[in-house]
Amino acid sequence: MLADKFDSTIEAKWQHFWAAQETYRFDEDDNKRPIYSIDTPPPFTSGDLHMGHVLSYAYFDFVARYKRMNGFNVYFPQGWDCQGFPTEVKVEAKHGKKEPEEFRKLCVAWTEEYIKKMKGQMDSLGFSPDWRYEYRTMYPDYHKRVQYSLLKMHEMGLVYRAEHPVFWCTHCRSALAKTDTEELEKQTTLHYINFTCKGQKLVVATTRPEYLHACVAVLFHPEDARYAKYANEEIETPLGKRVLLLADKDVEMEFGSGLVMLCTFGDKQDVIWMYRHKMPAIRAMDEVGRLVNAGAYDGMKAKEAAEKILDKIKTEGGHVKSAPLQQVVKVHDRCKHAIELLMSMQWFINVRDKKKEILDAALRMRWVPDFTIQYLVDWTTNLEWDWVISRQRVFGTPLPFYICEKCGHSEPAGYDELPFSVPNAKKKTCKCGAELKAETSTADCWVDSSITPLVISRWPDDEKFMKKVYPSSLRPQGVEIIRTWAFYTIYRCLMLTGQEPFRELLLNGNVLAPDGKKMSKSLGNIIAPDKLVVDYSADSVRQWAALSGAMAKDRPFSYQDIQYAKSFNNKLLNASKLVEKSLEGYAASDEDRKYLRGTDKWILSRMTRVIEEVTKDFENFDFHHATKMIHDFFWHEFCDYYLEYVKHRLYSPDKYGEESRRAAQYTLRYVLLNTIKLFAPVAPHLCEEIHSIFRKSDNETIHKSAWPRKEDALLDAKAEEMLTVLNGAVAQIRQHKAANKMPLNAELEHVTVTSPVSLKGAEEDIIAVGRMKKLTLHDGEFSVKIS
RNA sequence: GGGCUCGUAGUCGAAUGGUAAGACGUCACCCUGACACGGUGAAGACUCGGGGUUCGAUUCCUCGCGGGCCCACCA
Repeated sequence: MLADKFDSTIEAKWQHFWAAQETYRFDEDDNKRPIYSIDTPPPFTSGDLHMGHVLSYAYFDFVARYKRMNGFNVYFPQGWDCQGFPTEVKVEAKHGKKEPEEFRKLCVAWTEEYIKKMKGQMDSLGFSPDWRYEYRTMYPDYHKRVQYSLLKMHEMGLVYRAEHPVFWCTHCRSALAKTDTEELEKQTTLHYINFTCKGQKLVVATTRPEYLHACVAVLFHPEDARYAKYANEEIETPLGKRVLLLADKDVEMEFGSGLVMLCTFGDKQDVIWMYRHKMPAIRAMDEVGRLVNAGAYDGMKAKEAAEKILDKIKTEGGHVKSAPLQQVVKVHDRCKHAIELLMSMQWFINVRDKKKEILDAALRMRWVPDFTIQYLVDWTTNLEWDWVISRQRVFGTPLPFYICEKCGHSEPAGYDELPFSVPNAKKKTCKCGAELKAETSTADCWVDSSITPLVISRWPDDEKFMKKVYPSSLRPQGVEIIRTWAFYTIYRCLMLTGQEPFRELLLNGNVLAPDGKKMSKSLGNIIAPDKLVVDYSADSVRQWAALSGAMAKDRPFSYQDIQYAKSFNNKLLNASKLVEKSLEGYAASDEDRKYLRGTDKWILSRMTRVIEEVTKDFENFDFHHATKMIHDFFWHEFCDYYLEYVKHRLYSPDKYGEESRRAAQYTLRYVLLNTIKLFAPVAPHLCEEIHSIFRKSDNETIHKSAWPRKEDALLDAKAEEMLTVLNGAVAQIRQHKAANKMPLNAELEHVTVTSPVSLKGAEEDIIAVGRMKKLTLHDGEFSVKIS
């Protein structure tokens, strides 16, 4: 017996059933079925799944379930991206500052708690990974593989250590990743200051006079007639330093005076120029924001130095004017202090020399939708710097290197030292005689996550397994991380194996709040998946995801869609109850096909077309269309019309014949069974519940059943044509009753239907559904007369 | 500034080189033996604006206006 109502408690029942049956088990020893492997994104362990996760995880769960039903041995592992600054911040807030090793342990314990929570959410949504293959980026085994990959790339000459500017917060005294920064509009002052070139006064505009001591050149636009004649001449700063005046296309002629001083660390543009013009990097500021290499101004804070320097210039008559300026300034997202670029020793991975290989590999993959590859092409083409992979953090993968603080020498750890960590590092001596110390910086989290296709393939130590599941069949992910996750993964895996890491990429967009804005705590417009599961059921949430529109585009969350899904679930369950009751004592047999009537042939023909279309949709990852198709077919064709056509045959076999009833039973069974199979990837719980009325044993599951095959023999254009007219006639009768405020079951006196196609044999259906005493049929242009 | 994307009824959104689904909302009627989380019906769109290609465009091209995302960014 089917459940009375469908909700999350029924879903929990089936979730336990699947876990007990190991329904999603990947069979490593199966050599017959083709393997379909999915390189799922490991979510960052923030403690909560957000709607973006739900959307994307639903998408690849649809794929996994669809592929399973299509005979694939689906490899669907799930991991966790554990390490990172946000966790450090939370753990420090709770426990305070600690020694690195103790702090790490606290971070791990904290993260385990969060994983538990998130895993519970995933299960409650009916996601179907094989949890036996779960991984965590914070575990020694994962570290080992990351470190191995770094040592390999170091051997290949792709990993190196060098001095480089990094984003730095002088307030928090920490290097920052770009993602830790945000932009703030600020009012600043633009100072116009005289420089001297060939005896002429040339005006340079700057907001950072305190960086004058780090000025290494002055730039102008190559087409700027005002300065072209001074090209490559020496120019003197107000501090008496002589530098070159150079042309550069990135200078705005209209801004300020058209001259810009190049300091090695004003902002990122300065760094780009510094490299482009091969200028020496001058350290201008220390970690706490005090000037260095600034002569008389050494040790001063930026603001103080700026005032002093301006005073000096003013008294010497070099100050032309100062003007207010609205400027976008990069700040640390946590403390809102302006970010500086500081020079420091960091580890890098060379990406600039491998652009072509990366692009070629990307072009060999199928990107869905196809325009998304452009994000990768643009990003790769415009890359200017190598990838800074070291972070001055604690909760991260230790970089497997030794460094000498005295002479700057560095060397890799041995492969036998993996997993490498600072407390387990060996005592080593540098060739200069000083002590070689373990690198204390950790790896950027993208270094961890950029080898997921390898880690899930047990690279590098299980070649047999690797051969089976690598490259991944599918990499599903968000568009917003193409530049990072997709890019780094393609690059690293390509370098490490010579093979691209996946065959297809499926890109999804973001979920916005119902008001179309980004969901954020400060706006208070966040929607919690847990509540939706309780209020609407997981299968409704999943249908919302499927309906959530075109791939790779952002869409606001829609209560309409999820409410519709809930109503549809109700409809599906209730219609199934009717079918269940109608099939009592019925033994299905294809023999009954010989008794099919026009209405049966029609719905079977329609079913066949739906099977074909929905299958095509799943192949193209068009879950929106597939779901809509199923909704419309089942609700508006099967329920609204077909069920009404057969009720009389089901209820009164004595009057309409046993064979007619059997044909109806056959058709009901066929359509419902195939519909729930088509719908099972999207609504796994409800379809499993309904499937229980068909199954032969208690451990049978719909998710291991075969995907419906369309039977061309059931296509029947004539039946479809006739039913178009028949449905039209019924609609007219219904309209007549509505217009005359009659109940639908009111009996009419006499109905005359004129039709261009013969309705012979359908009289009984019209009479039963339309309720009338007398029916007359005519040939001719379509019309319905009621008296 | 660059790239990508979108602009269809009050709202959300399909589809199509031949004048446009459906859902929510609104209104009217109906508790008809699966379902009131239901049924039937009604009202509601010159498919952002201009130009072009075409016999014909909402659909293709182009310009503009207006959103969104990503990137770069003024020293």
